Amino acid sequence: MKTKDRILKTALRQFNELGTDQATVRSIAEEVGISHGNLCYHYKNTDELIEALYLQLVAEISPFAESAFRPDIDLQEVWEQSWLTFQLMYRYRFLLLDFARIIRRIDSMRQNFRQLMVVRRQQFHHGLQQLIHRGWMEPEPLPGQYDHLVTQFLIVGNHWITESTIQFEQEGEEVVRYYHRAMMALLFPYLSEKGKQRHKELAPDGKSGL
Amino acid sequence: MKTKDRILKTALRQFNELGTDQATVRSIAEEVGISHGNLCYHYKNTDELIEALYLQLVAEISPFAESAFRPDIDLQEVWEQSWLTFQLMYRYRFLLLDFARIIRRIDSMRQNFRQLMVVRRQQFHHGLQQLIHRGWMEPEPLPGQYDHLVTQFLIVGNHWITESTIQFEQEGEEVVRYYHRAMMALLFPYLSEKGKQRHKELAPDGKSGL
DNA sequence: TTTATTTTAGAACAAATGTACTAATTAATT
DNA sequence: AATTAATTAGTACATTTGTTCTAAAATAAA
Repeated sequence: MKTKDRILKTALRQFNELGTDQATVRSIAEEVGISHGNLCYHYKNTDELIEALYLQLVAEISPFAESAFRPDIDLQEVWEQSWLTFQLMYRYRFLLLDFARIIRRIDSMRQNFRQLMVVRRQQFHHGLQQLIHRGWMEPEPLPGQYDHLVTQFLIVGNHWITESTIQFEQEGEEVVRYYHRAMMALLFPYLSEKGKQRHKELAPDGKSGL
Repeated sequence: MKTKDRILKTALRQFNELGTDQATVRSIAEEVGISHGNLCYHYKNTDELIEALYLQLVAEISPFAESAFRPDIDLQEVWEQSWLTFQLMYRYRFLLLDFARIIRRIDSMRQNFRQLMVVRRQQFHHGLQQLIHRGWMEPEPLPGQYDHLVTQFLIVGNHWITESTIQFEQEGEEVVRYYHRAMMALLFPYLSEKGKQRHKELAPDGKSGL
């Protein structure tokens, strides 16, 4: 495995476990087993590491997001794609944990992310239109309501990880599932009868709490 | 004005404008016009300043939250109380901006906040019950759905400020109103006819975007 | 083999920051 | 007035962290 990859892998681990404050070029270099001078040769500082990992995440996540444009979109597919997205985000959870601070600091990331969000909004809206067209969802009950819905999706999608850490000590897949369900529940009241039926199959009740 | 109060006031301003990273005991002391040695006599470090401001916010916000227990609760009141809460949070926005990192660092705040959230959840649930009882909302359409709704409320309520900074350059009341509407829209699909009527009065359409 | 390029280790430096300490000054109390 | 307590300014120190630099070692190219 190339040095650059070993560095990224270790950086991801330390960022997730220690946070971007505690993990330093020195601590990462030590774990990789190289000098910090060497690490700085590959990545000048922690910000460059963060940005590299951010680009990795975006690259991995894009295919899922684009599935919203599939013409034969199915509610189950939406469910599964978003579930995979949640799991992926969890692997890069340090990024979403103090995203605001990172974004404030790193200009290139801020610009990149804001552009991405414009696209993501469109994808959400388009996905909703598709679901309506396929009879999974009812049309908008009030002008602007689906725009709010997209905003709600974005907030929950961007911040569920942060919320989980400020709420619970717990970690792991249980937590991911809990918040994924909470997000999918945003959709429920707008589903058609057919959609509600499918929703109930996908989210069998029982342990909905944590 | 007492020195301690002058310090807190300036600290709040600098935290909001520069972030908790850039604002230091020295920079705050300088603006107040005292030595940083003196500031450390009152507040040992920035964490103590942060905690003091946090307790201030909690104290100011509690009355609003408790209005959920008023027996004659009205939808309009919910709207107005939450609006005041949003404005208050915005005045302490630095806190909510990197809450996760602060909470991770300061034990006492973490414990305090988690207890608070348990109470807040109960208040939300109780408020929903009241709204149903008063005929503003329909009963739960699916077991666990209102629990998800509370989770959604908490996420949007805790993270709308962070979301606003990663999305937009803009600041000010416009943004606060935008996200307040997005949060209140969470309620809409569960309202009774009477409730929906009132909701439309409270949120006249027009410029729902930003 | 020789030469050039890339990679690595380690030292050194500068800046920032929390923290502690001393002494002076002010305010309060007896 | 005398004494005690509270407040303030200023200095100094230790630590951390990013950053730079040099020289050695490894690798690739000629």
